[in-house]
Amino acid sequence: MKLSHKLEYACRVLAQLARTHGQDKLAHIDELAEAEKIPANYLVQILNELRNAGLIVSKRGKQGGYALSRAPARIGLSEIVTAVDSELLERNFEDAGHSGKRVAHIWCEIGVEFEKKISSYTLEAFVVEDTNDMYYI
Amino acid sequence: MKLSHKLEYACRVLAQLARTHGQDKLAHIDELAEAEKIPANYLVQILNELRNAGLIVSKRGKQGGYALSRAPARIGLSEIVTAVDSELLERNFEDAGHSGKRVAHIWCEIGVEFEKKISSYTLEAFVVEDTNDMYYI
DNA sequence: TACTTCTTGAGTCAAGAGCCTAACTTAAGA
DNA sequence: TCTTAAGTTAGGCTCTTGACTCAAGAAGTA
Repeated sequence: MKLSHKLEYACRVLAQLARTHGQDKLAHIDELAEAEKIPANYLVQILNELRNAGLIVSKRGKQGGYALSRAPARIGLSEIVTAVDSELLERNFEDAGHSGKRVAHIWCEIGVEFEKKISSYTLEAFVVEDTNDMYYI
Repeated sequence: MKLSHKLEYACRVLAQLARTHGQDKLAHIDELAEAEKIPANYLVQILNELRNAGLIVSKRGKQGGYALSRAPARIGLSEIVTAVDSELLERNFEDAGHSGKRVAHIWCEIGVEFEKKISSYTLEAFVVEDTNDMYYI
């Protein structure tokens, strides 16, 4: 399962926004790009798509910036995927040849399971402190 | 979840080979291409990869052709995927920026589940007569 | 030998991902 | 009101990759 850079970037930048959620300070593009190592010019496009999808809000002018539109726990991972790379959740299989129908059916089953798994996460999962990692030592 | 044409073709052509498995007649490229509506010149490459992966066997010359190397029930779907589009089972997520590690971890969990689901099928599933469809009427 | 079928490697083509540039709009604050 | 710091938008560039296509070659059979 290979992800597009765009989707990885979107997850990371949203996780970063989730960290400062609740504070009334807005995050700037440059800060976000730096914090998550994302090309700033590309990040602009991604933030646009996230805003159009209603996941984040933005403000222009001095003291402008970006913030989540709601609490991390209320932003589903499937919403993020749909916003920037909806292809990942599509299930369009060609029904051609003798075996087309049957093959498409099986892959649909797999796709449904895949979507279920993705839908089980929210943005909160990306920001929880992973205490388990502390016990490594 | 979008599949490459190559993987869809591979599933279909293997399903077709599975149907005639047990008979001692070998299938020709042109027949397979026609039966499953796959460009013959492209199918050649796919069959090559399937042969290199040990899923099918081939014979040259007159009365040459292709057949499965073993029973459909013993050919796993994950083997098929690995043979023609192994990227689909890879889990290489970039660990960059503040959130890279956590994001990669979540997607790894999803990927593991995805692979499990795929591993639960064998080629037999692609060839079973779907009697349920009969009750639609 | 002649014919058939698979084998191999190279070449083409269009689409898309990823990224950049530049002009534009909005808002805060001196 | 003027300046400046932000976000907004449209367009274009480049490189990779998927999806084929083609043609010469090798191997087996009659």
